Amino acid sequence: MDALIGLTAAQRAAVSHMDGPLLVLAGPGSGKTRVITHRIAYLIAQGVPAAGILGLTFTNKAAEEMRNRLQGMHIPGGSTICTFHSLCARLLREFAGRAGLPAAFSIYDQDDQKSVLRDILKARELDPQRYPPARILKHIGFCKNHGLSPSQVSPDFATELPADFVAGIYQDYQKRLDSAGALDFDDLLLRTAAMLKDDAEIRTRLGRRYRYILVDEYQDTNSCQYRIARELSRDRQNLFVTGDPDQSIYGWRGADIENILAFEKDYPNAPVIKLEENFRSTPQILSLADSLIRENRRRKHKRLIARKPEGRLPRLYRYADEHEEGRGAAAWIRWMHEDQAIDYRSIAVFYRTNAMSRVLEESLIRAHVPYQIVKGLEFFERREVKDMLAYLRLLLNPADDVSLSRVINRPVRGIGETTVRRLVEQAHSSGQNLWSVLEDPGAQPQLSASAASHIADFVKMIMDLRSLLYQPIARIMRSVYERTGLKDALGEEKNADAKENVEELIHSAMEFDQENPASGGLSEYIQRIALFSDADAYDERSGAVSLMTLHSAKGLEFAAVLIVGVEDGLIPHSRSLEAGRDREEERRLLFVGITRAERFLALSYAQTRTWYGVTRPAALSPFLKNLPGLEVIVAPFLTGGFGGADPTRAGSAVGLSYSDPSRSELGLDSQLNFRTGQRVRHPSIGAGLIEGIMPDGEKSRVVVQFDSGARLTLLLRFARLEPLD
DNA sequence: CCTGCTGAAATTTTT
DNA sequence: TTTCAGCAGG
Repeated sequence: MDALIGLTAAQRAAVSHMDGPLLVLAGPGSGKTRVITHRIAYLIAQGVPAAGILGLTFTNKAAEEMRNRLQGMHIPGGSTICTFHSLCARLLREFAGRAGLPAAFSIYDQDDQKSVLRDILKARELDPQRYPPARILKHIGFCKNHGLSPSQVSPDFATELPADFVAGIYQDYQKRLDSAGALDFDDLLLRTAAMLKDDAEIRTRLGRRYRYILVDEYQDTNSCQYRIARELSRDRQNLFVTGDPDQSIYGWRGADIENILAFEKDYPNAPVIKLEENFRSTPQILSLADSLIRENRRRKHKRLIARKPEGRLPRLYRYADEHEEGRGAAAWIRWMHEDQAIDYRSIAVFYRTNAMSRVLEESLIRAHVPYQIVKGLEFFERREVKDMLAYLRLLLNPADDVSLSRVINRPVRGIGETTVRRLVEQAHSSGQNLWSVLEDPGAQPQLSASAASHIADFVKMIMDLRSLLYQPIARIMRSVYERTGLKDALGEEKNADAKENVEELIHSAMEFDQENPASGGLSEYIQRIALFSDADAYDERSGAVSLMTLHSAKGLEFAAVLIVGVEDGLIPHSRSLEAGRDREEERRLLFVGITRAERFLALSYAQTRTWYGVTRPAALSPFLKNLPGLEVIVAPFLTGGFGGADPTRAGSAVGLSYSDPSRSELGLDSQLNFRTGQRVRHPSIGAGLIEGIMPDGEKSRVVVQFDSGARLTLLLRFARLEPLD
């Protein structure tokens, strides 16, 4: 049996499991993805029709990878492999009538949600400063994730804002979404869960369709996703879940680690298979990961058994500030690439917050290191792209108030703020959406003649464009681009980028059409974009170093990994220590980062960090304090002020083991200029005396006794020493 | 009704 | 440092 070749006993047991529930507790690097794909192959080999298999993943990227692997194994396609959210979107469209939804519903992302809230605040004449939409959104999301309707909002949790206030806004918010025919991300899950619970016929039908269900990253499912998986598998009980409680990092988004911990309670007879062998990382990396995660109290112990050969000790670098950290990162990458022969594509840098990527970018550019930032949404956040998409959404669903408000006067067409405000007020007071008011001149409030005629033109334009909906997507886009005046408006701008972006968007639509000839057209294209995530942007074939957040790193692996900013306040993040939040989750986040590394691992922190103008002192993350198995390196040429302290004490290894490429032109000749007993000056440490030289070609080192008291061993090649006599 | 300027504020992680 | 809202002037 092909599907069982090359697997360990435990993996084989999981793969060859046929009917009934099964839990696979899979440590990092234990071949979890492999188990899932092989099990799908196995099921098909056993005669299960491919279409009867449903694989649910956390990101589109993971789904895509799984599909590719199956294709590579020559497994017939036809099974459904996607994220929870896209499954829900599909099912809700398929059964829109039964679920009480328009088939062309819009999907609102966070930005859209915020505009709805801003609108509500405006209508209530509340100051958005005092009631930040983002914070209200957090509360509404919390309610939704816990299955609370507006009337059920209790004062227990609404600590920052009064419960009845949140309840009121929540109610308005839901009303607006309803009248706009829109669902937010939470709604997608909620409505699907509700549909499966309440509509026995649909549940039975889907239960018959999806005979075997596999869920990846089960530790990150929230209560809705949990209910969806349960309901879908209710009749046959063929629910196969894999996950690792130690890698649960989405608690803040409503993920409930209990779902995986309680699986054995839900399915008392379900076998549990542990995958503890790690085929990814060196013993050194695993040992660090293990000593880190061991400190968590709320966990089930799981071993990490190394199956890879010995490697280097993970390193911890200390820098003076984030700029030096950035330079150090570039140098470390060059070291990996040039001395350790690691491809750029197999190197990654992780950070806690997206904002930290900027400094890194600067130094990578300077060092000529090719990189990709794994943040795909940026493109879709460009104003011109958003405008295009808003038009397209509006064509599909004219009730979509958020999209309509965005484009009604873009480019400017004489429908000003005052006009829009009057129209919006009219719509709200009559409980309609904006489009219905626009469409029906009789329903409109008092408007100037010019405003009224501009509106009539706009309505006609949208109607005309709507008649193109069945054309290829790229053609619809081009019509929108030209006929709405967006193209002309951009033409006048000096911003050539904007035009290129729109062209790129149109091009991507063309590709989508070619790759998915049988797709649901524009509607499916827009849906896919709405459910796109940052992590989906990772391109493993790019040949560049990958930069991403620790969260996006989940599920990936790299030969060499550098985690920057391992500081108190960042990891754990100070915002994560607010009431009710799980500090252990922050440790798991670091655990996830560390266990992505196959051969080389480095962590770094800076002693000061500047945030939007304010420089603050920083300290090493408490998670790393006193952890064994780390080689601590204070980069001396980068560290201005460590005074007389001798960093060689306390068991730390000191030395420069990497280069700053911007300075490597100093080259080998400079070695000849130095001798023992010579006075030298270091640009940041100051003057000192050479006590010894260890010739070793390019890796020659010098021992320098600095006047400040520090005695350091430096790689001559990079130390930028200047002879003083 | 539109544009451009100014000042202020805000910074976690994401389907 | 960047982004965004509010205001004044055309």
